[in-house]
Amino acid sequence: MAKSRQETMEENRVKLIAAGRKAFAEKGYAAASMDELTADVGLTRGALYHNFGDKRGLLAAVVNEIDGEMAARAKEIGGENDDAWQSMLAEGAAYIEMALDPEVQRIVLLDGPAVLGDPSKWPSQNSCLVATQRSVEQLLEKGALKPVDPEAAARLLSGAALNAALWVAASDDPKGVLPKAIDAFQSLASGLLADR
Amino acid sequence: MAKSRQETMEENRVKLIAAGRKAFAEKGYAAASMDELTADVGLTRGALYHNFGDKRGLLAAVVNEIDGEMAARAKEIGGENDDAWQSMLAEGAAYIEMALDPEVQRIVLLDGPAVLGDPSKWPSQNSCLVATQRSVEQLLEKGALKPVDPEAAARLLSGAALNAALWVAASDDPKGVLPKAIDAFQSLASGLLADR
DNA sequence: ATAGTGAAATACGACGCGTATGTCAACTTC
DNA sequence: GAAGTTGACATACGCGTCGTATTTCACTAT
Repeated sequence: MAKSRQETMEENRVKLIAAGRKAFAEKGYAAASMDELTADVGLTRGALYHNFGDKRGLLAAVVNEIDGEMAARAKEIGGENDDAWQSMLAEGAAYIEMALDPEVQRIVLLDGPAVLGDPSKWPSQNSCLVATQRSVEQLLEKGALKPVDPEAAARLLSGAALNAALWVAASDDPKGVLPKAIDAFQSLASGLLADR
Repeated sequence: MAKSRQETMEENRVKLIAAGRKAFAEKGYAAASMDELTADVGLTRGALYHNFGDKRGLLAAVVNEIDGEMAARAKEIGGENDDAWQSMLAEGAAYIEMALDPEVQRIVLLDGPAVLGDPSKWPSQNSCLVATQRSVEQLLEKGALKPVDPEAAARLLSGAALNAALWVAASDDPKGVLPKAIDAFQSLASGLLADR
């Protein structure tokens, strides 16, 4: 079965993204060598520049992939909950926990914004943001929240969550600090609830 | 008057930091050339590496300076308010507004964390964080807040604020969006208030 | 079967960082 | 006050990297 060109190209894209993910996570964007990275999967920079345009292009693809995985996982966790409000809190906590992964931190939280610019302008339209904005909008429709701008609320919530994760991960005692972060996050979030 | 060695060295440090601030703001950390930067103030890389060790060292110095200015301004604004709670809200809003400055964004919010790592580990111990943590602690003593970990609360608040600013600045209509962001921030923050 | 396409390899130029070495002015010590 | 010493800064170099221009060659379509 002579692999068609389309197939091999797709395989190569996958390989390169995987290699990029690994290299960016381990060395950081700046220190990741495209020569090494491509050689690791039996290719050269030629393939990379053909498929992704430049180094940033590869990072964008990697970020997109991780971001998608995070959104999917958050949705899954949120869905386990019946109450919409509890669901959103759970999603937030999930983001905090996911952001403890060094890979996520280095690539999505640190290098991503620095190299690609603000997440809301990413081509992939940061899935995480979109997802939490959806949740906020649903809660707004139910009248469960104070009148706030959904996009603003989503930005603030995700900003708080991801920043919390950065702090937890950098702390000396991550395991001990994590619950504090989640607790504080849920207190904060409750500020959005409508008074009754 | 033959300038003493100490004097000229101090002058050079100041010049280099100023040049770094400008170059990092305009081109971003990665694209800023140390050759250009130093030549702009009539020096060479020799001076830079002697004074700051490496490129990161200069960035750290620049970040430290800006961070200090921000904390000072926030304190000033917060102080205009009598009520401690209102004061903290004002500080938060001030951070959001300050972070609209492209210089602050590029250097402190994007490149800073990516190159130097998490702010809480910065040598200068991020003044902004320390300041808001202080505020939270004072409010806690008064019993105005739910029982939360002050450090966690501070991290979340500043994370939310700074992230909001990133969003506002990247939006198409910053002036129109800013009030929404501040509004949402104050709603969120109110989640920390003790129930009564 | 043959011409053509385009994915990937190879070769090249340029640039930037960091360091090792050199130099000269400012301080010190006798 | 003059020789010696320090140290701030300049200069020169090596190394690695990115991005592009050119080339190769397998696959496709007629």
